[in-house]
This record gives sequence, C-alpha cells and structure tokens, in this order.
Amino acid sequence: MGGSKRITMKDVAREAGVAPGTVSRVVNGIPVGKSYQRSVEKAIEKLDYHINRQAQALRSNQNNFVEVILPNLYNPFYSTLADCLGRELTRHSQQMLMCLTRGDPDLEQACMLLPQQQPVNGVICLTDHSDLRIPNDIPIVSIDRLLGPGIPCITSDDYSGGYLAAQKLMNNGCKSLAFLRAGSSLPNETDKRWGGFMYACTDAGVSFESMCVHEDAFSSEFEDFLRAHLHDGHLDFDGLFCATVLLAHQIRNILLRMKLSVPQDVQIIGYGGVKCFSGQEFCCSTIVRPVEEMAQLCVDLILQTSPKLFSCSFQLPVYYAFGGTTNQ
Amino acid sequence: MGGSKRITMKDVAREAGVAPGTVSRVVNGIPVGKSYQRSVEKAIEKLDYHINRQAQALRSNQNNFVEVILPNLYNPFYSTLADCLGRELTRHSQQMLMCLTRGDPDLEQACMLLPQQQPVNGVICLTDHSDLRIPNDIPIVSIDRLLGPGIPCITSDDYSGGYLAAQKLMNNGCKSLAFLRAGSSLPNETDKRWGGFMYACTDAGVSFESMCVHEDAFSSEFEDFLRAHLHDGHLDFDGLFCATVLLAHQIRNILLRMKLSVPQDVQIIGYGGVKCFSGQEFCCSTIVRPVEEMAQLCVDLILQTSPKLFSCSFQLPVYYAFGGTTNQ
DNA sequence: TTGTATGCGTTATCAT
DNA sequence: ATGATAACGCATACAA
Repeated sequence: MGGSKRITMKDVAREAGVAPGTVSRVVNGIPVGKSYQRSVEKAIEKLDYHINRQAQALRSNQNNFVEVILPNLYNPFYSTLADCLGRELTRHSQQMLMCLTRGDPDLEQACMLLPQQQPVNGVICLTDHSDLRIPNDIPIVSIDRLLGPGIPCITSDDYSGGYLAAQKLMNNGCKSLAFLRAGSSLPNETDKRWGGFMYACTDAGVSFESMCVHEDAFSSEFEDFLRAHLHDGHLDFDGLFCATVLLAHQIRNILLRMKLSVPQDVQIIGYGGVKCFSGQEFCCSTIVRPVEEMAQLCVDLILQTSPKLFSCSFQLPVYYAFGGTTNQ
Repeated sequence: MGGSKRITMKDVAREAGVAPGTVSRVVNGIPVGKSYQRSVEKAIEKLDYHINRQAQALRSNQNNFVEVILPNLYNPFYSTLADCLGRELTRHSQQMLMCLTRGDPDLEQACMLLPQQQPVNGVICLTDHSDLRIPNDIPIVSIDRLLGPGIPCITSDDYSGGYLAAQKLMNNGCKSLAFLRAGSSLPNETDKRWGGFMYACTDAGVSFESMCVHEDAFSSEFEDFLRAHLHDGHLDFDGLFCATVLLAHQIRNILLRMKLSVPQDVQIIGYGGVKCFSGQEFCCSTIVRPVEEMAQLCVDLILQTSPKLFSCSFQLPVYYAFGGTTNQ
C-alpha cells in the first residue's frame, strides 16, 4: 500500500517537456519564458508536485529549522515562552524543533550538540546546567542563564523586579517580609530577584527572611517553615515574595490550609506574570516578565545575520500587576 | 568568521586512508576490519566529525521527525499534551516538529500539508476545523477530532466523563445542575461530555440546564447568565459542570465575585484534569483525562509499521479527582 | 533564456 | 572485507 513513489522535478520536467533546471527556476520564482512558465505550472498541478525540502536544504545549504531547548512544557512559564517563540518563528517562516530536557544534564548536552548533526539556523535555549559544551559556528541565544562569554542572554530585569515586589508589599502596609524560593543552588536569575528584594527591604529598614528549598519535596518543607513561624494563629510575616508564580500558588494553598486569609492576613507576590489557564486575569499579584518581547528578541537575534548586537545581553523591563493576593 | 566548512565522510576517509564507504560502515555500526575500525574512529575523533542527518535522510529516505500540530501552547491541556508527546518522542529517538495553528484554518491546512514538502514519519494533530485536506501515504493520528474515515482518533471516554461528573455532583447532594461550555459549534468531544451529563441527570430525575458561549467575550456572557439566575443571593444551581478546567477556573472567579462560596453554595467540576502550574494538586475537582496514556498511544501508533491497529480509534478511560471545588 | 552537467553528504550496489 | 561509483532530489555554474 502507498507504493506511489515521490514525484520529483525530473518527473515534472518530463511531463512539461523541459529541462529539470527550468522546473527549479519556476519553483524558485526565477523568471522564465512565458510558455515554459505555464507548461511547467500545469505539469506541477497535474502531477501534484511538491518540492523536497530535505534535498533542497542539502543542496542549497539552507534550512528553516530553529531548535528550541526547554526543560519541559508543563511549567507555565516554559509553555508560555514556547507559545510565543512558536508564533514568532512562524512569522519568520521557520519550523520549531522542540527539545525537552527534563533538566537532565545528559539530555541537555545532547540537545545542545544536536546542531552538529542536524543543521539548524540557530538554538534558543533555557538550560539548568551551565557547564555545557556549546557548538560552534551557529547562532545561540540563552534565556535567563549565562552560558558563557559571547553567548547573548535574554532575560528580564529581575533585580528591579525583586525591588519592585518589596516596595509594593511595603507600600501595601507590610511590616515583616519573607522571600521564598525553590530550585537549584546554581547562580541564576532568581538570585537577582532576591538581591533587589533584599536591597529594598534594607533600604527601608523593614525586617525580612529568606527560605530556599531544593526542587523536590517542595511544599512540605515550605509548610514546615511557615508553621514554625505561626504563633497563636498569627504568622510572623505579613508579606511574602515568591520566586515564581507556581510557588506563590502553592504557598497560597498552604496558607489557606493554615486558616490564614490572603490578602487580609498575608499578602503574596509571585514572580513571572504567567497566567494560569491562559485566562485574562493573573491568578496572583505578580511581577510580570515580558515573555512576548523576550521571545521576539530571541528570534530576531537568531535570524539576523548582522553580528552587531549579537554579542550583547539584554535585560527587558518588568512591571507589577495586581492579581488578588495583595491589597492592591 | 566561522569560515570552517563542514567535515564530511570524505575528509574522514582521507584522514584515515580508507574509502568513504568504510567510514559510513563504521558510523552505522556495520562490522569492519579491526584495524580499519580503529583508524576510522581515530580520524573521526581527530577531525571531530559528525554525520549530516540532512544528507543521511535524503539518501536513506528515512528521517526522525514527527510533526505535532496543536492550536497553541498556552492552554494547559495542549501544553501538557505537548509535554507528554515530547517525552514519548524522545524515548523513540524522534524529533518533535512543533506547529502551532492559533486555530487559524489556513495555518491548520498549511501545517497539515507540510509533510508534502518536509518528510516526516508522521503527524499527530489536534485541529479545530475538520474539513482539511489530508496528505496521503503518511501516518496520521488525530486527538479528539474525527478527521475522516481511516484516520485514527485518540480520545478519552468523554461520554462516561460527563456521566461521572453529573453522578458525582448528585451524590454530593446537588439538586439543580448546569453544564457550561465555550467554544466552536462544530461537533466534537465536548458534545459527548454534555451527552453523558444529560443522560445521568435525566436518569436520576434531576433538573439541569446548559449554556454555550462562543470562544470570545468569554466570561462576561457567563457572568450575565449566572447573574440572571441569582435571586436574593441564592443561585438557581448548586452544581456546575464545566467543559474544561480553564472554564471551571473562570467560573469559580465569577462566583466569588458574586459573593457565592465554593463548594459551600455551589459545587464545580471541571473537565480535563490538567494541573495548573504543574503542581501536585488539581486546582479544581475534575474529570481527569489520561493525557500521558493518550500521548503514548499516539506515538506508538505513528511509529509502528504494522497497520493492524491503525484503522481503529481509541477511547481511553477517565476518572474523577477531588480538587477542592466539591464536597468530596 | 534554456539545457547540461556537476556536486551537496550520504548510502548501497557493484566489483575486487 | 574493502574500494570505486552511482544515486537520492535539488540548485547552479557553465555552455549553448
């Protein structure tokens, strides 16, 4: 079944009574004699010919793939990012080669080295481990992680974001703050959020704590931490800044279980600004990262040939958005 | 910059003092003389040679791409699906060619016809429009949509899901139910959820209503509908079944704005079972679709050569899970 | 302007 | 078992 072999330019050429080269010209929009044009087009239609991009890519040494490396697609920040990248790549007639690493260093390395075998126009990546071998001679942009010198990193101004969060909480009347984060101990963007937060608190003379937990066994450790700070139904903190929206959401659930109400007893700000369920509303008050603009910049950098801007890194501005877990 | 041209088998062959064919054999694990083996391996290492999959695919007429067509990646059901598909494809050494259609019929058609130009091993798709031209001679599986005769459709047992939802609400004490949905009026899986729901209600003699709204201007219409059914702070319904978890989430917010408490005043069950924020917990009580198993089945069907099962469609079982918006 | 012929990097079919 | 060579489908330099 399905034995019909692929129609090639040769077939079209034979059908139209012209040379293969002429067919190629027609397909590629290169001017050709009026009558040739028509007979070739007719033959293409009759045979239902379609060009073979595999062969085209090999011969012309040009392809239309861009590799996107992400840890996963269930984290809403990653999936939002992937969605925006997909839209942007489509706008540029590029196919998105999606590689998920699950945070596995070996898989990350394999994905990063894929272009050595599979020609692509560039790599857009967000990896967890930073000691990766990087392929040469191919445009790479990294999101949120400093991969190495000469590799542009697109991120948001997370220091200001942390500062903004602390400021907002304090303006909302909070007197005792805490910063909560989960994740790798490798230096990354989250540190800056903490830095900006800490600076704002210190500057204003407001007391604060921080709590970091390893990826796994997530919420239980946070619950222990919070319960340890609960005295007579009253929490030591009245303002929490969570390193991600995901975490903010979990913390909120923990607080509800502890019979604390949000935002009356405790105000929460999450970081990231992704909307759960693609809804119109944010599901917690949040510092919003400009995901769309970040994706756009990534694609522009990868596809532009001019290496001018390619050596810089970029910090895009963030802003605060109300989402129900703060007074305003 | 970057002028170093690609290392090919020829280069390796020259370096090792053997014929290109021998290099190919070594690369492909075909037995070769001991000494040849070693010299070729040494040359490969020295030159840092990597095979060109583009050429390999052209020549051998085999590639390792699978196209995945989805409307977007911000809807958590789609992104969860994409995540599972990605994991499964990696397990089978396949690359995921991700195409997002935004529900645009033209883009959907273009994506569907991509394999005519870009050779792939198969297509896994979830499209919104059903009158699409389908490419021949290539494995296709559809998720949730009946694309046409002979094209296998992977879905979950949504009729039972609807039945289950109604039953659960009634068991929890609800006396007056409503089914809420948004989306296209094209016949699809959502109809079955409604069908099963209706059957269960009728069977038990419990009154019910249904409300369908077009994709856009979402929540406002639902809010109008619910407010029209609000009398003296009391809603006509005490149990709501929402066609998606996304919708359930929005409805919950509307109810909260109306000063109704969930699940005390109104119980809600959403459909789909995706977890917002990849958390361990469901964010509403829900009928869970076996996304992981669906993805696994899709990939297995696409990659298996035996056409035995390929003509069937599959309905995977669903189950209920508590998520806080019902009594239990 | 159009046809001819070569090569992209690989695999497979031949002889050797 | 290995080397030479053709072919996959296309693009292009060159000749006509």
